[in-house]
Order: sequence, then C-alpha cells, then structure tokens
Amino acid sequence: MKSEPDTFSIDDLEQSETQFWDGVRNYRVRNMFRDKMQVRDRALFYHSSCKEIGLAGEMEIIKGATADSTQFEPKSDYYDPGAKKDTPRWLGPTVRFVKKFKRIITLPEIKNNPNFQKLLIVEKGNRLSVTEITRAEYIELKKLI
DNA sequence: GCCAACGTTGGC
DNA sequence: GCCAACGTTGGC
Repeated sequence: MKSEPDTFSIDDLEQSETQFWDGVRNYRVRNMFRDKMQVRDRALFYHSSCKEIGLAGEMEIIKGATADSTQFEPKSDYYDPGAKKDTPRWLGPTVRFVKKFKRIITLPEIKNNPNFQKLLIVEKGNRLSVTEITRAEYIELKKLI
C-alpha cells in the first residue's frame, strides 16, 4: 500500500497507531478494498515519490472498507462532487501499525530480484496505489531485510 | 524537471 | 460506445 511519506509515512502511522486509508480514487483499488481485503490481513507500507523508494514497514488491516469521508469534504483534495452520502463512491480500510523495517527494502533491489518479477510494483506503468501480493511473496519480501 | 504510461473526459 | 485529447502519476 503506497503513500508519499511527505503526506503520510510509516513514522506517522507509528505515531497514530491506527489510520483510515483515505484518498484512494481508483475503482480497481476500491473494489479490491471492498471485495478482497480482509480484517487481519497484513499489508506492506510502500514509500513513493521520495528519496528512498520502497517498503518501509508492515501493517494489519483492522477494519474493512467503509466510506472515505474526504469525498464529501469540499475543501479536501480528495473531494468528489459526484459522491452522495447514501451511496458513497470511495471506500477505504483502516490499518494498524505493526512494525517499521530496520531499513527500507528498496524498489531497485525488488526489481533486480528474480523472485519478484511478477509483482505489480515491478511492472512498468503500474498505476495502482494498492496491489495484491501472495503470502509467499510477502514472506520472501520480508527475507530481504 | 522530464516523460512514459495510464485513467478520465467529453464530443461525436 | 468510441477514441482523441487531456491530466495525473511516479520513477528516474
């Protein structure tokens, strides 16, 4: 799950402990939140558009998809005038801090590792801010630390 | 700051 | 419903 650390980082999550994952405005990701993500799933926190791009830590999903309130807030960057209160268009899960990795697992080292060629974050042109990985990939990724 | 690649928009 | 044009994203 990707976030720009200037906006929200693994350190911010450690501080707040839990966080509603707002601002996702992509239908595929919304559907993934709604249909596939489960409470107690683990997730990796990815820092994007920053100095050291890569996996920064680990989270747990503690609540399934619910309405993202920023879609109703005209002052929010994420405001969506087409979203109606009774039929919210955008959803998000709630996550809990699990751990910050001792170091960033960088995107280049993931890209250079033959085990991870199937990961969407390795694929050129991927535009999903949240992508699914398998249990096996998750275990292998954590071995890189 | 560049730019490839994508998602969205809107005219037809 | 198509698709060109546009805006956005995000790694580099």
